[in-house]
Formats: sequence, structure tokens, C-alpha cells
Amino acid sequence: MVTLKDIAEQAGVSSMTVSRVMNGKTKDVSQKTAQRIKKIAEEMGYVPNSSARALASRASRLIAALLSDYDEESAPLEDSYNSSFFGELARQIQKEGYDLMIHYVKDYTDINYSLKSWNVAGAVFLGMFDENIKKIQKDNTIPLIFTDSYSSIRSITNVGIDDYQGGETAAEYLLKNGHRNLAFIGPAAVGNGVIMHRLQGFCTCLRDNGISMPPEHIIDSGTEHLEQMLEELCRGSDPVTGIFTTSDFCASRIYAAAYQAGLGIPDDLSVIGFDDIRMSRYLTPPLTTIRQDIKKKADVVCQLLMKHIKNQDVPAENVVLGVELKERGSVRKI
Amino acid sequence: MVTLKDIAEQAGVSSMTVSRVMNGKTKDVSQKTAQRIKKIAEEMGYVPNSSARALASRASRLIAALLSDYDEESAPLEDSYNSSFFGELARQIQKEGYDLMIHYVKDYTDINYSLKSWNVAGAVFLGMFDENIKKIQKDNTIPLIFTDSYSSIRSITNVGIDDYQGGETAAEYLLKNGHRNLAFIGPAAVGNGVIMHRLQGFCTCLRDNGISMPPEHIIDSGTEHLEQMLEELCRGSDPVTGIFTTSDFCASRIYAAAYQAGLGIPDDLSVIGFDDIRMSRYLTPPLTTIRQDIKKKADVVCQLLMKHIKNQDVPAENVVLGVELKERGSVRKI
DNA sequence: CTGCTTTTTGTTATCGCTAACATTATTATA
DNA sequence: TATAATAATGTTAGCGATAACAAAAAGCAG
Repeated sequence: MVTLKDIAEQAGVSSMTVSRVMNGKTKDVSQKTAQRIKKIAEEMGYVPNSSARALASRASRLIAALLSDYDEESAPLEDSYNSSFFGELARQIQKEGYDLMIHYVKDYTDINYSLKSWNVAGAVFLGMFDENIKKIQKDNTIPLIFTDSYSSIRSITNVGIDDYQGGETAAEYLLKNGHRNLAFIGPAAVGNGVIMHRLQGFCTCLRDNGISMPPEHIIDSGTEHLEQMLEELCRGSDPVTGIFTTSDFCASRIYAAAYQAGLGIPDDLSVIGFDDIRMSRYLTPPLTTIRQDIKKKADVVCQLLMKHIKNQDVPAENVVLGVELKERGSVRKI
Repeated sequence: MVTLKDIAEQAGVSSMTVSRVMNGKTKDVSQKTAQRIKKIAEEMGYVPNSSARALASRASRLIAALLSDYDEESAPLEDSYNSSFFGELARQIQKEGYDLMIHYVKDYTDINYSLKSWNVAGAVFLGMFDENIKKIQKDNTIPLIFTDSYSSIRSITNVGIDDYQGGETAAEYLLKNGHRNLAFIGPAAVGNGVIMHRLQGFCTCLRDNGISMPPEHIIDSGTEHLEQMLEELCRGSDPVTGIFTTSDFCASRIYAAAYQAGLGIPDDLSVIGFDDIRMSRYLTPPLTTIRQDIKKKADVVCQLLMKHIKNQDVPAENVVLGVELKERGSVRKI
């Protein structure tokens, strides 16, 4: 392993000078020496020891990405949306000269460990929110960025999308196409986050247009009997003709269930998804969905993180990115 | 920040004793002291500083996952299969008490940096293989595990699946169902890896059964004009009735193209995929595919890594995991 | 109680690097 | 040319932990 000292000896300077060169402190070292040292470092294949750096400078160039690990079966990265986002984030962060590590966390202890163990420069919470956040914030001075969190705490920086408007847009579009009897399919745990806001946007828009959706039309996407439910919903005297669902993956389940129930999409049933994952356009019919721009989101998260790292006093922000209706073929005009 | 020293002072012992307790060297510290120290550490919210540990012990509890970053547009983690694997790997590694960091690498320099910068304990190469591997191996003594690599170098440990057999299985199944005129759709860059072995297994099995597949039936999945190609293929005097493709994602593209071309699956065209991603069962018709067990793969990679980390002298292995036909509804019996 | 082993604890140096300050070389100013 | 200002380099002391060895305490046989 090549160290600063090795290079220093080769170059006949002190290791501090080499350190300065390696850290690009151009105005502290003469050009000539800098050039020479760079060349030697290159030749010797020097790679700075990040641990030593982190230790000495009390700051690492390392970011932690935190994923929720509430149970064994949850697999956040199996979700196409999440993993795409994570991948983009990783790339962006690397571009900024930082490294990214991943941590599944399930409680305060985990989060604490995650943030302190490598004294990371910052952390991104992926689609999760912990009750203990106040405590975490108090214990740590490093920037924390949340994504898709609906905490009411003003002092945390969050990057999310306009879920509410996404719901509205979906409702508007269904209404515009003549649908009046609608249903919502999403995770049972609506909670007070992303899902709830989509649902609220959806319902409010309906209500504003004089349409109401009965509570029994809010269906748990986790149910085993999706076909039966769809059948009941769509075969009554006042059949449901349009469904808004909270993810494209879920939409694919609805496609399958509808098919089994003998319901054609979009002829018998229109479906509108959320996310616009890569596969959505290849479903049959191509899925009409509320698109969120994952690259943009990753970019914003990364930039915000850098800003906070470089300047402690940047105030917390709540960035809400717009969503966009991606019109394809899964909603029909009545 | 709480350090060993702080705890030591509180407990009235030397920091070395605390270090021993924290590292679980039970037989070096009396039970009584150990207990007391643990309690104090707990109370003070001690989190070991991994950088300092890595520096002092010349070994970190950190694993690097390396992803290929050959161009801006490649997004390995957008692939459902890859990201699921990555997610599983992350979880398993964490369970072993290690941390995982992710690195996109595009050349020797990147890989070198990745391995040395944090003096990681080991690295996993995700579906990539670098020409310079010999050099990398020589420069580093840490265990390197490859996945899905078809290097001929005996000294590298690899975990992959039986791609060849996957191809065979697909062919057998199509033949069994009476299909005789077949096509293969996959990335243009067949290379000499995963894709080639699937194709070879497929072709060999066909040949062994007296069937041959003309070269023009090997189609680039990247093509813009998939519908046209399918149309030509399936509408001639001797129409193709079965397609083997190299991923489930690709299969979904074929579904879409077939639909556009007015070809019904499986009535006009049978399709068999590869991977068995989460969404495959929800396609219409549910996709018959060659399943690979991602959890198993992650598990094997992780166990192998641990074995190599704990014992330098474990010989390199080439683990080939079996694949399994997942029979669903996209292949019809003729 | 002595001398021995074994257990338990402590000391010192070091890992590779950087912060903070000290020094020397260089240039500019009077 | 002397002197101040600036630029370039060096020195020292850690960062928080562990390795390796050293010392003290405890246990035990005779």
C-alpha cells in the first residue's frame, strides 16, 4: 500500500506537501512541486486512504442511503421505482466525488449506528420516516435528506413529488373521459404519507366535480382475491369503470386480475397507474400513468445534499416535484 | 461523539479494556468488568468509529459492490433482476455485520480506487468482467467474487447460474409443446457471457432434436422495429411459433410488439422468458419463464465472501446454481 | 507463604492522514 | 538594501482505534 509518506520520500518533500497536492489546495503549493508530486503519485499508483482521511479530518466523503427494514419480507429494492431511484442516486453521488453506502434500518439504534459509525457526511432516507427523527436530528449535525416523507417538522429537508396533484390529475383525466363510478386500489396501510395524499387528491377532485366514491371502493392491493373484488365492483348494476392505483406494479396485478375476471382493459375497466416504471409502456394495453421523474428527483436530492454539506446554514427545504400524466392506452373514453 | 476513552474514564479502566469488550473478546476480560463496561457504553450511546477501526486494524468491515458503468445510459439497477439481487445482497451482507457500498466502475482505475480507498474486506462484481482482472487480482489480496462471469480464469471465484441449461430447458419445453420453428430475441451484444450460453444451450438442444434455427431468427432486442420483425417472422409460409428471450423485461416488450402486430400470445406466438421477476406472473398471459433464485444467489455470494474473508486460503470456486422452468401461460401446446 | 501459571488489565506505538501552527524562501515595497 | 508581506514548505500533535507486548492480580500447587 502506497502512502503519502512514500510519495513524500520519493519526491523529497514532507508528507504534508503531498497531502496538500492530493487535496487540490493549489494555492498552497507551487505549481512545479505539485506537478512533480502528481506524477510520482500517479506512477506509484497512490490511492488515498479514506478511513485515515475521515479520521483525521472528522469528515468522510461518504453518504448513507437508509432503507426501511421493518420486516424480513419487505424488499424495498425489489420495487422497480425504488431501485431505479437508488441507482440514479448512487450515480449522482459518485459524480460528486462521494461514495454511497446502503443500510437497512429498522429502529433508532440502526439509524444511529448508520449515521455515526462511518461518520458519514450526510444521509438520505428513502421513502421512510422515523418517529425518532427529532432525536436523530438533535444527535447529529450532518445533513439528513428525506424523500417522500410527509413529516410536519419544518426543520427537515424533504424531496418529494406532488402526490396530491397526482391524485387530482388521475381523477380529472378519468372524469374527462366520462368515468363516474371509480375505485382506488392501494396498500392497506394508507397511513399519512404518499398514499394518503394521492388518495386525497383523487377524492377531493371527484368531490369538487360532484362525484363521490364510497369507502368500499377503496381496496387493499394486498388482498388475495383481487379478481373477485374486481368482478363484484365491475359487474353490479352501477359498475365501476375506472380505477386509480398507487403504483404501476400494482396496476399490473390489476391487469392480471381483470383478465382472469374476464374484464377487458380498457373496454370494461380503465386503469391509471403511478410512477411510470420502465415496463409500463409494454403492458397490454400500455399503461396510462402518473409519471414521476426519477432522475430529476435523484438530482435534486444530490444537489441539496451537497449544498447542505458545504454550508451548514442552508435552511431546510421542502421540494415538491411536479408529476405528469403519461397518456397511453389503459383508459378509454366513454 | 463518544469514544472508547470516554467510556474508559467513566468505568475507571483503560481504553484497551473497553476495546476488548466492544470486540467481544470475552476470554480476555472478566465477566464483571465486561458487564459494567457494556452498560456504560450503552448508556453513553457509544458507536464504534469504523474509520478508526479500519485504520488501526488494517481491515474494514466493508464490502464493495461493483457495477459496470460503461456509459451514461446504462442503468444496471433499473433492471429489475439486478436490483433485486443487489437488494438481497445488501441485506445478507448487513446481516453478517458488514456494510455495503456501491460503486459504478468503468475501468481499471475505478476498480482500483474502489478496492483500495476504503480498504474494503471484499468486493462483489455484479454481472461484469474486466479485462484487467489479473492485474486487479495481483494488486489486491482481498477476496473478489464475480457473479455471472464467464471468465476462463480458474483463480477467480464466480457465482452464476446454469445459463446453458436454462437455454436447453427452454428449448425442450418449446419442443415438447410441439413448436418447431423458433426464434431467439436478446441483446445484440451476445458476447461470450450469460447471453451466449443461454443461446448455445437453446440451439444445441434444438440441434440434438433435429431442429435447426436459422441465424436470421436471432434478433436484437434493442431493435426499434420489433413489431415488424415479429410480423415477418410469424406471418410467413413457415411461421415462427415460439420465442425464447433473455429476460422477462424483454418478454414484456415482445408481448407489446406482438399485440401491436396483431399476434396473440400464446395462440399465435409462444414466449418464454428468463429470470422470473416479480411482475412476470402478472403479465397477460402470465409469463412462462426460466426462473433463477435470486435470494439463493445472494446467499451463496455472501457466504462465499465471508468464507474467503475469514480464511485466505480457501480455493476459488465456480458455483453454478440451477434454474427452474416456471410454467405459466405464455406457451401453448400445438 | 513461596513461586508458579493463568487471568486480567495497562502501556506504548502506530495505522495514514490532516489541522494548526511554525518556519523558511521568495517577492514586493519603501 | 533593509523590511514587510506573501508564498511555500515543514513540524507537531492528534483523530479513535488496535496490535503487541508488559505488568499486575488472582489462582493454585507444594
